[in-house]
Amino acid sequence: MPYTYPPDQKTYYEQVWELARQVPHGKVATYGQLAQMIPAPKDIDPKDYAALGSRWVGNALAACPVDVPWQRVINSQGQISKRPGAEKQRHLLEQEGIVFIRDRIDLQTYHWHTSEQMDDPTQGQLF
DNA sequence: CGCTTGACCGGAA
DNA sequence: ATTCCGGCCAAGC
Repeated sequence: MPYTYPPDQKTYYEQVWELARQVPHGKVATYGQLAQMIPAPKDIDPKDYAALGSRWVGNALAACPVDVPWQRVINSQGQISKRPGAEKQRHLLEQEGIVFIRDRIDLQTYHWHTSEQMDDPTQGQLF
């Protein structure tokens, strides 16, 4: 399994933490989403960044300072990535009012998005 | 020094 | 729905 780290790990991690801090209480972001919001490091092929960025975000959160609401970042399936401590994360999110259905949360309801983000075509397309 | 082990994701079969 | 694949590094034992 290929596994890389950003060229300037410290700088990259701080960008991740800064974004994570902006996720509001009761909302969630995904690893891939945060990766997309950070520009690809200069020396990295955009193709490689697209493939690996989400893992870098995960690594950054694994080493985040206490003031980062790490629990609000989950995987693209709307699930908490399997690992020790996963139950704690679920508990924290439930305390924020997020409801889990069969270990999964409804991203349509809880997904955080900024005004910049024009994704989610299923949202707002009526009839 | 040489393994082992990682908070991921989208596309294809 | 499910499994498989590519991405090709570095910290910690």
